Amino acid sequence: MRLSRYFLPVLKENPAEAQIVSHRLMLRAGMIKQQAAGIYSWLPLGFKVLRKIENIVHDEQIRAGHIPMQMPTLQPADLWRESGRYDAYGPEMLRMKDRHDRDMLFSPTAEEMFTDVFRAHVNSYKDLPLTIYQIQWKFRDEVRPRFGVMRGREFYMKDGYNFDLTKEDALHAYNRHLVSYLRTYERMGLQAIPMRADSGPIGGDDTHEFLVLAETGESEVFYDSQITDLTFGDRTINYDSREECQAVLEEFTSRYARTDETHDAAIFDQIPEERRRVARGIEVGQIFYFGTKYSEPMGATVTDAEGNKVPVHMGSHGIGVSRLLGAIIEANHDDKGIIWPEGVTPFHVGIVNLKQGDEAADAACEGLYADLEAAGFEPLYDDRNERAGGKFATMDLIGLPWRITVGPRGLANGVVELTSRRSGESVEMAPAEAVAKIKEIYAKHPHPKGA
RNA sequence: CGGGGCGUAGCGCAGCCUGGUAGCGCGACGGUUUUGGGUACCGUAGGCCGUAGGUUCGAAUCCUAUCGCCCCGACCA
Repeated sequence: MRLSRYFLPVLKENPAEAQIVSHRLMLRAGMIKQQAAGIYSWLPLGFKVLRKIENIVHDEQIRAGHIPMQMPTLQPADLWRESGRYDAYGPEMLRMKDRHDRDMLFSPTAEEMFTDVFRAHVNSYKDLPLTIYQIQWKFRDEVRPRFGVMRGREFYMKDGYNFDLTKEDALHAYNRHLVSYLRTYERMGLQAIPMRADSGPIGGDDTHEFLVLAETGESEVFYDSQITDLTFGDRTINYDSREECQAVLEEFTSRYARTDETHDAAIFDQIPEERRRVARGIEVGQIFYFGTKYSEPMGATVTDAEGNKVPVHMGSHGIGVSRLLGAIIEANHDDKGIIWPEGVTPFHVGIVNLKQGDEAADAACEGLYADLEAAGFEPLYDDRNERAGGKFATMDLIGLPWRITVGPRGLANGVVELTSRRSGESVEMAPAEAVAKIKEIYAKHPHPKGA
């Protein structure tokens, strides 16, 4: 993309409405525009990152054997009356009537609808196990939306549902999700710690929340510092193996890590004092096992091998996709702007032409641009007729992790500059070498395919 | 939902107390000058002062109502 032809309305000053850093930076970097409390338009740059994150989620879900599909955002109230949640949900659910005076609602979550699809089409234990999921907009009419996309009323969320014959199968699904979530967050450059959590209104016996440590987090968290030493890394795992998934669950839940909802001071105090941590975290996902809570009242049953109709065991699992943008920025920024992890960056590399109109500089930039695109990358070429300082400031603000700086002085010596946004270090090299270096860097951070 | 604050140009703000017909910075646009970390200067455009009603000769300013937004707390992907 050439910046002169892109739509990137960056702001020099901080909008008054934004208090926390991720919200400020998203507005300044021209990623979002607020339309109402907790409701945002996604401008091109924000939309691009949202898509990257969404596609990583898809990649990892599909890798784990889960099947993508999509439910409507507007749903009839009847299904919700059947589950008993139409009355239970309260004013957080946005309700409306259609022209025939039928009660409708904007889906705040989709247990009912997935269960309905399941019962309509699945009848035999032979069709199990089954995990289906969607990434779809949800609406919860929060009392107090805040922090930009971190607590919007409208938000983009992956929600998945597993249907299994037995509790053991459902718990394997639970573990499989835990593993896939660990992979998902790490690919985005985040460390998200699974913490024992409270089940809340969704209900269920087993649940973990995934939290990203950040000062601006809304939850207070308590953990053993050893937990943050764990990484999933690039290990391979067989998602069908109960033992392997169970082992990962045990490894990543072997140290104390809880939110304030489930915190137990007596257990916490048994941890050696130097390892006890009290911090704040951003909740970016949650997994539940809830047995037959929905399948029984809604008649989601299968016929088992003995010919009996039995309710299926279910679980649900969520990842806050739009919230993740905020969480990633909270965890990756400095005073100049965003620093995108390679896995989610909207463009792989920025090209800064220090002297637009200079024959050699223009030609070198065009060459780099073409070579990078040919290699399968998306470069962002700042070809505007702006001063160097302005171009640098824009690049720093929007946070591309790598920048190639091209100017007449360097070109006189046959070199351009490759700069890391994170470290600020610059290395001079020939243009072809810079392209090779970018290839090398992104070999470790494949960009997602999506569903 | 309780408590606090704010709505004036695209963005950030001043003016309001002590009514007299709206201003600054950034940005945008046009020039000149610059060009390796937001250059300097000149000029231009842009506002029914959130909305409605009231008081007044006169309202951004005072009064009433209403809508919207932000922050703190209680609740939540």
